[in-house]
Parts: sequence; structure tokens; C-alpha cells
Amino acid sequence: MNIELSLKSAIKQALSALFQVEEEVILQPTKSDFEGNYTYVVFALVKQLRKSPADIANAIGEYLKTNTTYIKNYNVVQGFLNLVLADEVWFDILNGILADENFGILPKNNQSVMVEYSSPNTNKPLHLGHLRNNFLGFSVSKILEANGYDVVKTCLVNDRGVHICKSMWAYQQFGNGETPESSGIKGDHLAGKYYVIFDKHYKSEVAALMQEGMSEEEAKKNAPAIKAVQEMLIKWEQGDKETVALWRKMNDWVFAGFNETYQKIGVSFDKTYYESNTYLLGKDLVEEGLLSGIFFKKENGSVWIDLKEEGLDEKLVLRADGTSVYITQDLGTTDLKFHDFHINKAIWVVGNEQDYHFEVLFAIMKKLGRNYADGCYHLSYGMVELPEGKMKSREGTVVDADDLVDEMIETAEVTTRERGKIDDFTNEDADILFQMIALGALKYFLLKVDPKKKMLFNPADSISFEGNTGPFIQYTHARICSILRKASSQGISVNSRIKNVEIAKSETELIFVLSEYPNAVKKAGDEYSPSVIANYTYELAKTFNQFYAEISIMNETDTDKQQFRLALIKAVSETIRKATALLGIEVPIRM
RNA sequence: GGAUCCGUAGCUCAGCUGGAUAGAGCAACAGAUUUCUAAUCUGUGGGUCGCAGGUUCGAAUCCUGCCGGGUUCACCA
Repeated sequence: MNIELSLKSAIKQALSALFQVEEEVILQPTKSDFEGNYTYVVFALVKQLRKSPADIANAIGEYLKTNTTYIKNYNVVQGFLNLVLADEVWFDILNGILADENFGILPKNNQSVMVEYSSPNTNKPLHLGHLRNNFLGFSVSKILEANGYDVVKTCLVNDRGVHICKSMWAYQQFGNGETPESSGIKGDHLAGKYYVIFDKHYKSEVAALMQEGMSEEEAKKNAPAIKAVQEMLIKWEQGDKETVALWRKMNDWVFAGFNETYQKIGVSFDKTYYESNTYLLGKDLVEEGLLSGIFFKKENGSVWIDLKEEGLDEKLVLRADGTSVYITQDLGTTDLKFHDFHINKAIWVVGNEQDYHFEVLFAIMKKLGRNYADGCYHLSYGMVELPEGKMKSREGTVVDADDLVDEMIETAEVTTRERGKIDDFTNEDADILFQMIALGALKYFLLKVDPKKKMLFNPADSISFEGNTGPFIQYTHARICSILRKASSQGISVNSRIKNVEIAKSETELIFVLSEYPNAVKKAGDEYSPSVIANYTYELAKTFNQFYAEISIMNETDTDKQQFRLALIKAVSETIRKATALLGIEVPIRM
């Protein structure tokens, strides 16, 4: 049963019967300082009914108490009607949750959505910012699935362009045939190494030219290294055998490196697009737009669109020389996505520095008459900053994803070993646990903050496993499993249907929080926000721990009470597991 | 300068579709373990919700202006 809906309709009925009014009923959880579970605010009715708030509230309360079975009691404070649910209701709710294998999974909505995330460049390894992106994308995919969508996870790899040629050229010049195997360096890091080497080399060339009297601007254009890279790009586009072979070789190293990282952090894709395949797309859309008069050509041959009516500006969609710009490609790939899959919506998980780009992209799609344009959404997330400021690759302040994960695993190991609770684990099981805790901590840390907001990554906080953290939630799950193991070892099984018993406040609170899980899933889906799930899960874990500190289960002599509590904590552990799964976090049965 | 996002406790963040005395975690301090995992729990202190107006019975929440900060405004991606 959904008590909230039942209550709402009962109140609606009361309003109609008592005052002959039709009103949308909004309920809120009662603040903990007051007695009650749900609160109805009556101020809005005062003017209309010309009665005092207290009179209205009392009348409704009395009506509910006599005409429904949900309400044990009520109290009125100012215009707030606080409703205390009848004991039976708690058992109904819990039985409903226990009987529903798919608790928190919304029915299929026959809609499908594509979530594009990660989308790395193949010239350097993943860093902390990518982790936020990957965790967000993966989690949002899971959340949308739980909201009834079919989800296609995609990754658009930026595997071509000037920046890729930079690492290629530097490797050609200074690589001496080094490979991941010969150097022991992970492929993506190896490519990144040469990207850095290029940058150094290029800078020294620029500096030398400036010494000779060239302006900085000129020097940057004329440095031999950058010219060589530009030539290389042209050769690549012409399909020059040697260039393409080098490109393929280095990209393969990078992909191998990325895959290793993806596997370790537990993200995956259903479909990978490569920009090397798609970068030419979009030109036919430019043609289309020109024909329909949505785009226009300037004297030099460049193609533009006027988006002033949309509150934007004029925007270039094709260069004078006929080559694509960034947005041209995106026009093409967007069409491709909707063509390849029968999707109703497409989501791009991309940092907020591209807000303008996506505004323009969607506006153009709409003008081109693509009826899917309204289903396009830019999940724009804020930057991850360090205590000393922004991450800057040039200043070496970038936090590398692989290094960070490894450090977290080490910390998890040290912290866990210290407690001495898993001394009997095999090394293999222990390693699985350390990784689970490390990633739980990291993912939770990055996901608990509203995606839209920029966030601070403080290394000291991120390795904390106490308080509002992933490991706290994992620990709570392990605690529950420990009790269930104890019950099982005593031959006590957990019934999936429980009897009504005397119930304590910490128990009703726990059931209340449990009952809100589907709301959290819905809200997280509507807002594309894993932080809603993270905050919910923390609330649930915290409420359980309060209950745990107060109420014993295995020492309970009343078997009905014990059964009730076992069923309750089982539901809690399962809900924790389901909720954390939506965040891409696993929970252990011991830790 | 235009556009856009943000500003809540010492720090990191919730709350923002208007509701009661603005909540958590960390840090500080004081307690709880012969009892199901103390990675836990209980308590104490800590706030002009950037500032000023406005709308309303009621504003952290909505509107306007200002102050402070981020991002963006390439024939780069």
C-alpha cells in the first residue's frame, strides 16, 4: 500500500465532505520535534473558508480519525495538522515492501533513453574530473532504468584531431620504439607521457623563436613542432598509411589502458562511438539547413545560423574551407544516435563549461525540425576542484584516476586491517573487500553532491570512512548481515509476512524512511541526480543505526517481535543494496 | 561588457515545486562497549541562510537590484 496516496485521497474526501472544496493535497513528513508522521498544512484554506486554522485542522483530523483506519491520533499546532498513523498501517507498509521483489523499481514506461558519458580524449589518461563524469553517467543510467526506461549507455571517444597528433608526433620523434610492454607503462599513461613531451618541446621552440625576435603569437604558429603536427593531421585525414598505422597502434594502447580503468571502477557501455568515424557527419545537415533556409552562407563561404530569437547569437556551423567545426560533428552524431537506436531521449553527461554549446546544439536541432529535440538534455555537472584550486595539467596538479583509485584501495586496506574484523578472510576475499570499500568511498564522495554544483575534492575528507560516507553505508549493511547470519545459525528463518506487534518509535521511523525509497528513485530520475539517492541511502543507514543502538533483536524473547524486527532489517539491508547499486556501489556482507 | 550558474555553521554539504524553532557530516568538547560489528550511538557548543528591497498569513526557498566568485561568449574541441 502507498500510505501517502491513501492519506491524500482521504484528506481530499474530508475537504469535500466538510467544506465542499476541491484542493490539491500536499503532505509533508512531520518534523521530528512534533508528534506525528505526516503533516497537512491548512493555512491555504483559511481565507477561502473563513475559519480559523485550528478549526479547519481539527475538523479534518477528527474526520480522518473516525472515517478511516489510518489514523491513530492527531494534534494541531497553529495551522499544522500532525497525523499519527495507526500501528496496523506500519505493518501493512512493511508487508507490502517485503512482498514486492521490485520495491523501488518503477513500472516500465516504454521509453528508451541514451546516456552518453565518459567520452575521453585518447591523448592522456583519465583524471579526477573524468571520474565524476563516469560515476554520474553510470549512476544516472541505473537510476533511469529503475524509473522504467530502457537505457543505452554510450561513450563517444575523441580519438582524432590535433591533440592526438601531438602525442603521435612526439612519440615518433622521441619514442625509440617504446611500448607499454617494454616500458611497463599503462597504454593511456604512455600516450599521455608523449603528450607532455610534445608540450615541453613545443614550448622550448616557441621560446627560442621569441628569443630571435618573433612575437609570441607568431612563434606559436611557426614553431616547427606545431607545423609538423598539422601536417600529420592532414596526412591522417588523407589516410596516409604510415600515419594511420601509428595512430592505430597508439590508440590501441590507450583503449587497453582505458578498458582496464573502466573495469576497475565498474563502468561499462553498450555502444562506443568513435569520432574518427563520425567527424565527417553533419555536413549533410548543413546542406539540409541551407536548403530550408535555416542556415545562411556568408561571402567567404562559411555557413551560419542566426539564433538571436532564441536569445543566443549567430553561430558558425561550417568553415569557409568547407570543413567541420565541433558543432557540425555534434549535429551529425545526434542524428546518428536517434537513427541507430529507437530512443525517446538522449542525455549528454558533459561538464558545465559546455553549457553554451549544448544550448546551441539543441536550438539548431529544433530549428531543423527534429522532433526529438525536446528529448535532448545536457546533464551539466560542475568542476571538481582541489583545495589549492583548479586542476591544471600544465602545472601538474591533475589527480590521476588510476593513482587515486590505487591510493584509495591502500587506505581501505590499512583502515580495515586496523579493525581486525576480517583476520580470517582469504587474501582474495580481502582484496575484493578493499576494492569494494575504496570504490564505495570514492563514488559516494563524488556522487553525494548535487551534480550541477562544482565540488571540492579534499583528499583528507575523501579517505574518511566515517560519517556521511560510502563505507558508513557499507558498514551498516554488513552489520545487518551479521545479525541475519546469527539468526540463521540459530535456525531462525525470516518470514516474509509478519504479524502485528507492539512497535517502538525507532521502528516506525525506520519503516517510514523505507517507505520513501520509491519517492527517492522517482525524484532522482526526474532530476537526473544521483545525489538524491546518496542522501536517501545515508538517511536510511543512519536511521537503522539509531534503531540498532536502541533495540536488540537476537535477545528478544517474544518470537513475533523478533520476527518483525528480522523482517524489518532484512528489508533495510535489501533497500540499501538496491539503492547503492543505483550509485554503482557494492555492499559487503562483512567488513 | 553580454549570457549563465553559484553564495546556508570554522570546513564540506543537505534543505530551494513557499510552511513550524534552518539540518547533517567533519573538526572541538562530554558520554556510551560483560549485550546482534564502536567504520556505531547519545549529548554540548557553533547561523544577520552574501546584502537591500518586494510579493505573501508565512521567504533560505519566488521577484528585482546590488556585492562577491565560477564558467562561457573561436572559422579550438
